[in-house]
Amino acid sequence: MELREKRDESVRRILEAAMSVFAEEGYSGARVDEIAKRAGLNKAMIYYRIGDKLVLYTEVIHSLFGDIGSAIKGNIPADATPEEKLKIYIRGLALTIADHPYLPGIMMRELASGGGNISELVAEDFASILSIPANILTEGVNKGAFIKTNPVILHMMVVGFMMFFRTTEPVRKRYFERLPEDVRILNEKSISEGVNEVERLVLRAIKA
Amino acid sequence: MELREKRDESVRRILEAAMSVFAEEGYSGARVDEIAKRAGLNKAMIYYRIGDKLVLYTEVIHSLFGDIGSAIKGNIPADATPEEKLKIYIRGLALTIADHPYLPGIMMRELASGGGNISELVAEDFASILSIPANILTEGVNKGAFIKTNPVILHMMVVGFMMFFRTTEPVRKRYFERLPEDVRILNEKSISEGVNEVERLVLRAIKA
DNA sequence: AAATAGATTAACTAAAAAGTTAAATAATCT
DNA sequence: AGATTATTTAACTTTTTAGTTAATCTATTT
Repeated sequence: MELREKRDESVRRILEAAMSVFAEEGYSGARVDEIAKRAGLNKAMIYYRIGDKLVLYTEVIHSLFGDIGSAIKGNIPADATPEEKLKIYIRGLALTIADHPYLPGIMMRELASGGGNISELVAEDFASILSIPANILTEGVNKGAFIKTNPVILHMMVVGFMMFFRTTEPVRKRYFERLPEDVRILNEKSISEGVNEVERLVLRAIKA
Repeated sequence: MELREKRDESVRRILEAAMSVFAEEGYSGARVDEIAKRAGLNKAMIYYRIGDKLVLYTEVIHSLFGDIGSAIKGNIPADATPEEKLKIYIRGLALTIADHPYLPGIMMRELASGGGNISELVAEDFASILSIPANILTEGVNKGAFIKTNPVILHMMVVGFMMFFRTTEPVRKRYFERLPEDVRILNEKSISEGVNEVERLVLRAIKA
């Protein structure tokens, strides 16, 4: 194999392994040896190519949040109605979370620890994501389609649901039998059906 | 001081210190020495009175989730309308979270790691909490007040908002200037104003 | 007040995990 | 093909942290 290919391949594998381990165990819980093992490489490679554990973690966080904001924004056509835009935004969030299985775990842990590792850059991504529902709601209010609503609350309700739905899955599965009827039914459904319902509820909530 | 008092006081201080450290750092990130330091006691006291790190953690988790379910349930008068009941339920959740500042951090981390430390007992508490909105919604549908809605989705949207609102606070504060106008306004407001809005949105969403 | 039992600690050990180094292997260049 | 440069590893050191122990201090009992 070519040298550059080898190097890039190694870096890719380290970052991927690191992401999975950090998502499962958190920063302190993650073992550098375990990351190396999953990457199929010697531990020294991590220090040689990336740096120490903290640098590696920062790298992983950055690569995870870096491209999310733009991805969601891109999907919304300018000429759509506010309702359509809001639907696309909700769907975009759901798709992003589906595409990045490690996102909820890492994000929830990051927030739990006060977001100390969230860089300037990532903060900008967050602000950029928040501006999407903010703009849609403003447009909707101006066109008389929506009532005045705080976009952050809406955003947090939607994202909150998605994160909780995903991360409670193991617990819901484990204690299946004792769950109320409604929960059991939802348990069998996919997240996309849940998202449909969220979409419906949100639109009912804010329609003028 | 009396011997029994001394013992109880030590245990109390250990548990309190442990909760704060576990909330801030997570299980693996928490240092037993740090817990002892915050408790103002020697580390050996922890092993003498409680047990090893995992026993201590389990104890903390249990004491945290143990009495929450019943606390919320207790507040809802049987003769209230479904709308009133739903409001009380949302308020009850908000109050609980306000009363237990370490709850969001610990819960989010627990979920992020697959809830491996959530005991049978705590799972029962969760199921019991979920049954509250489930019953209210059913009653509301039967009385023609609400449309048919999945209670888990509703619950997760509400709880999701509250947890995110609390845990994103440091990040929101830190990057204050770059936030969109709406977010900045909300930032200055208290959580209770956020809860009001959530209440309003939820009721609009499900009203028949 | 002397003896006893329980609370508390300082100092220790053992284990685990992060991080380093020098040597080996593989690709690239002349 | 041989010299050179980059990748990769096995084996090591250092640091951190959980957990223990034996001694000390303090309240209680006789």
